Parts: sequence; C-alpha cells; structure tokens
Amino acid sequence: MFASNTGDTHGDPTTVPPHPCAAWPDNGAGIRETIDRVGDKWSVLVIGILAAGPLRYSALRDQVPGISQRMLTLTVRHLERDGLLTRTVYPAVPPRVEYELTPLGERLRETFYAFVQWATDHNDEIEESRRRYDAR
Amino acid sequence: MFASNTGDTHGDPTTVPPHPCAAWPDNGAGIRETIDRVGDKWSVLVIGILAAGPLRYSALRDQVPGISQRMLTLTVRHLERDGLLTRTVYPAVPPRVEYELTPLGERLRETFYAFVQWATDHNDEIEESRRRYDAR
DNA sequence: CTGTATCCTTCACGATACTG
DNA sequence: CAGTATCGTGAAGGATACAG
Repeated sequence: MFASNTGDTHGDPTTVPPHPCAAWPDNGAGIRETIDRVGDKWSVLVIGILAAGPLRYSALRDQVPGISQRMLTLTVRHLERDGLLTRTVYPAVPPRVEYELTPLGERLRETFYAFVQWATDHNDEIEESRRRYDAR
Repeated sequence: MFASNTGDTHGDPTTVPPHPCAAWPDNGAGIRETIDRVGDKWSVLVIGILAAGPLRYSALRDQVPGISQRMLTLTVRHLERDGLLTRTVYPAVPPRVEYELTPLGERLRETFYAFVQWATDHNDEIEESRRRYDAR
C-alpha cells in the first residue's frame, strides 16, 4: 500500500530518499501510547483469555500462568479504565468479581488475532533466521 | 481450545456463559515471546517507517523522533536477527548501510496496520472512558 | 475470595563519549 | 557515516505479607 519506493535513487550515493508517505495513519505519538497500553507483559494475554467469556478473579488468575496477584489487579484495572473490559462486583460473601470484555475490547482482540496468527505461522521461519544470524 | 472451562461451578443462580471459542491459537508462551519481540519501545515504529522503502542509518534515525543511536542499533539488529529486515553494507567511504523490510517484515507490518487502525478509530472512545474512570 | 501494601531486583533505555 | 563502550536512572514487575 505504501512503499511507493525510493530504491531507484540508489545510483546516487548521497541521496537520502524522502519519505513518500506516512508510515502509519498518525505520526508515532498516538501509536506509542496505544502500544504501551497493551504492550505490557500481561494485557494481551488477559484479553485473549477473556475472549472465551467472562471470568472471575481467581479463574482469570489460574488461566494466566505465572501472573502475580499484583500484576493481575493492575492489568485489569488498566484495561477497565480504557474501556476494554468491565468489572462487575456481586455483593456476596465471599465476594465475587467478574471480568468481561467489552465490544471495544473484543474488537481489539480481533486485530490481535491477525498478529498472533502471523506469529504462529512464521515461528519456525523466525527461529531459523535467528539460528543463521547467531551462527556467524 | 484451551479454556477447557473453569466456570462449571457457578451453574446455579448465576449462569456464566461457556467459552464460545478458543482464545489464542497457542498457549501464551509463544505469544509472549512474539509480543516481546516487537513490543519494545521502537520496533513497531521502525517497521512502520521502513514500510515506505529502504533507508540508511542516518535517515532512519532522523525519522524516528527521539531515538538514541544505541537503541536504533539494538532495534535494527534484533529485527535483522528475526528476519524482519535486511541490513546491507555498501563498501564505500564514508560507509553506507541500508535497512529494508523483508517480505516477512512487511507481512508483520500489515497485521499491525489493523491494530493501528483500531487505535486511531477508537482513540476518542478510549480517552472518554478514561475520563469517566478517573472521575470517581 | 479479592484484593492492598511494601520491599526489592532487574533491565530497558537514555546520555555521553569515543572509533574505524 | 555508522556505529561501540560505558555508566546511570527509573519504571516495571516479582515476592511476600496482610486485610475486608
């Protein structure tokens, strides 16, 4: 879609190709913010797991291998703040809290899916590339 | 595929919908690794910029606002190792090095595009959600 | 059961200086 | 021009204990 190409200028050693068009829709700042929002250690995992349906705190914790209570709480709070999931407290003893993806969160998950698919499809290719790179 | 179900115990007064489908293709480990690969501070930005065509070191540095030489070098080295871009040294004085996305890197960029699109489309919605969350 | 509150460690990153 | 080398910092995250 982009890549209108700059490579034709290679004959001139000093030519720095001008950027023909924007790489991303916006200019980096918003993207960084968005990546940070879900680029932390656990957000994507939590979103992926919640895709299967709502879960309560303990179930969520059990399904995210290795997460600490601290990080689980922080993660879901952030996601709730951004409107990606809802946190519902059922007044009972003992307390019960359920987390569920919002439509917004579900749509985000769908965009991730392409990425995860890519990672799955090309995992071998990547590891092979690493091996070649390391062997020199 | 996973989420082999945990919610079976709340069958009584409050039915929790069973997971309709799998969360992610693989079990988290591979996903984590992949997210780490591009979830750092600069990789996605570099990939997005290189989508417009090959660039030499200095041009790349100029187009990634705020990146240090150290991080630029580290980032492109990692991406090269994973086979996402190529690094071509033209023997000349002064030296000239060009970085270019591989087809693999280009396909990764396409999956990012959906994500960036999502972020752009829903940025207002997210900020509104945050405002509501913070106001209580 | 669903969280907080601390403490502590690691490491990603930035700044700066230097080099082939 | 295209990098290394080195040092310092802050923030992210883990471990553990405690609480409503």
